[in-house]
Amino acid sequence: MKNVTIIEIAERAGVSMKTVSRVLNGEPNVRESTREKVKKVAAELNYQPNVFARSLASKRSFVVAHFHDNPSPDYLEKIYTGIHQVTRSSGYLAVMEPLTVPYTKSAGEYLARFKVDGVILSPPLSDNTALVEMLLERGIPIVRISPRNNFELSSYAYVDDTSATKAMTEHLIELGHKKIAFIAGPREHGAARKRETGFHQATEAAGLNKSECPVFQGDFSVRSGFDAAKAALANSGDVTAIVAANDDMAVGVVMAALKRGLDVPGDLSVTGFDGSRLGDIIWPQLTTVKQPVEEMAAEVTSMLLEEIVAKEHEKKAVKFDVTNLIRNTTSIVKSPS
Amino acid sequence: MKNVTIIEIAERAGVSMKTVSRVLNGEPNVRESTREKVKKVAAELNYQPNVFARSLASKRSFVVAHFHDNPSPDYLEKIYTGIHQVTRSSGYLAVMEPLTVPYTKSAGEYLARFKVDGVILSPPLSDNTALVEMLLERGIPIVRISPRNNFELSSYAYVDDTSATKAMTEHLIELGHKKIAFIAGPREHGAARKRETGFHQATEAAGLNKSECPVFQGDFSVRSGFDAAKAALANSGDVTAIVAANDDMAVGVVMAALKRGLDVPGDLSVTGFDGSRLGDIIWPQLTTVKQPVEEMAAEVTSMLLEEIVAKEHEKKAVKFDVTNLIRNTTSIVKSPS
DNA sequence: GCGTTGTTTGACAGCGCTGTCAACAATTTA
DNA sequence: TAAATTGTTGACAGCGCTGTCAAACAACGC
Repeated sequence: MKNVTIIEIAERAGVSMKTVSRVLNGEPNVRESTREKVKKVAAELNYQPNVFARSLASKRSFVVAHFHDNPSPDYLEKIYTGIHQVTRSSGYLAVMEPLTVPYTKSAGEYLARFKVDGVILSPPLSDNTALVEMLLERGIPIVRISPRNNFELSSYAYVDDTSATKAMTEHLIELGHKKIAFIAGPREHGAARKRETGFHQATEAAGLNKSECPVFQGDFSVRSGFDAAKAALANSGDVTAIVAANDDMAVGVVMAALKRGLDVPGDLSVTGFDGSRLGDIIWPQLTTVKQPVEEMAAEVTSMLLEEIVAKEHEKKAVKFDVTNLIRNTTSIVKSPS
Repeated sequence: MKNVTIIEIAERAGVSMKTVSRVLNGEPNVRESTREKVKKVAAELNYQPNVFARSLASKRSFVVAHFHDNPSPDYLEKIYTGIHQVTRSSGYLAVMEPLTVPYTKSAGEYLARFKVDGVILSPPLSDNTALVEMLLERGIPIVRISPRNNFELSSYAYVDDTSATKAMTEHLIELGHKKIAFIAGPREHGAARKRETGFHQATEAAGLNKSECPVFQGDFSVRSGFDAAKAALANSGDVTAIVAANDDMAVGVVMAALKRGLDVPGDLSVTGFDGSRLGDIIWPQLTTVKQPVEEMAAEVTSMLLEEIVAKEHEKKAVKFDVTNLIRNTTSIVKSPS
């Protein structure tokens, strides 16, 4: 399993190492005939570059890291799949790194050990200004998924959380619901706040009684949705629908309702946000807003690799469309008994 | 952010580069006083080794990969956490790599690109003889989680799937169940077959009627559990309990029962295997066999790093105990109506 | 024809570290 | 005390690649 080196390719092709290097890295200023000859020899020899030598000499690592602090394996898995699609075909290595609080310290320790060429940030880290600035100061290119602040600092992919939630809430209103509770996500999670805004926009536009549309605090975990739903159903026994700021919490709501002996959607309609695997799995299947998470992750990864290569700085924002997945946890409101 | 090099440490400590290198790598044959002096200087300078230079010179990569092909993000996440605990504190980088069929080809392509010092295999890859042999032939140390064949080929961690499933089935029998269906996992998954064996052992020992204890085929996915349960409940309308070979399928069973209007556990008792997050989440909470997945992953990772360093070949097998988590999907059998 | 530009190429150093091997110091043995 | 053994150290080459810079070459205008 002796490895082929650039030297051998150079000898066989009758050129210098440097020219081989140029061809292999797609650099300009190589005559087309030379380029093809080198490529042919490299292919014949089944050449694989030595990433360490390359990294040592070029000071690039060919590694991109995804920093996250997300409690949902489903979400992570989708992000990883998206990142992976892109890195795999580009010769980059993708590494997933869970960060712990304090994030800047955790990230700093990691970066001290392992050089990375770029970093992908997903919520809630996308909105962590300290972390973003720290990475930028170190000169590490970053891209973000669904950031909600400091938009100018990096390229990013996003969906319109506000209008998506508004549309979903309107769907419930159309079904006749008038007393709708909202379960909010973490305060520091920008997208979560947008979703709350969308909820309020819809209920206000419909002229619903504000006190009959209470908001409960959750933290995006299934458990917090479960607990919030318990509170919502106890304190406001007459809510007929609950909008949760993400799927995990919505699943918690469904479980709480089932435990309470309520029929879903007969007695209580529930909606989520994300389009996570969990919402597919449970019965009844969750009505939710499906985000194209994989596609978003793939897109930001592409942008990141471009930025790494180009060293340029025109930040891009790519908007993705969501799909309202109307499934089995929503139905017309029961006529008041 | 100028990086400190070994040269600077050598100068300040008044020794050669090589001696610094020896100290930093914990090699023997350095006088204790010299060792301490070097360590002190390195700490003062906050030295961080350049992994690429080190890898280039030593032909080690300080990367371990976890190859997997597991449909369950929950399981993966636990494995990653366990691996990570160990690698993080050892200066190694852990990379998760999903393999696709054919595995040996997929793995081969990966290894051609990225050198790894060792590989961790989890089910069902643990049982893939071709893959295991390919890695071994390339001289890559491997460790496995829950392998069911070729035990002598690597160190591994395992639980006793047979007796765990037997015990869980006995629990149902004690509750009075006599007509119990089993939903089997993939045929190529060794542990899944052991679980089926445990099921049969329990039902036979209790003298249950074999034809009333049918086996249905699943593939470890929630969906397959759902489908198998539909078949089980339709074909053998009188089964009062279902033992699933993993949690995801058990959740599918619960969902199928709910959809059918059955009460769980009132009309149907269900048990799983794994102790996955999904089983915690749903209501009723799943009665299951909890495997210490994180601990197992951490243990095999430690063994792997030892093997990498020591280059020795005494294979170890570490057995882990399972816990029978009796929760809310099992209850005494309904008296026949 | 000659200078001027632009394009293509290669010689060479060196990225930061470790392996090899030889030199030397300390210790044990005869 | 000399010889043999063991422990400690450093000089040096080189891992496989890329950056720098200068040389060679081609194309063009006057």
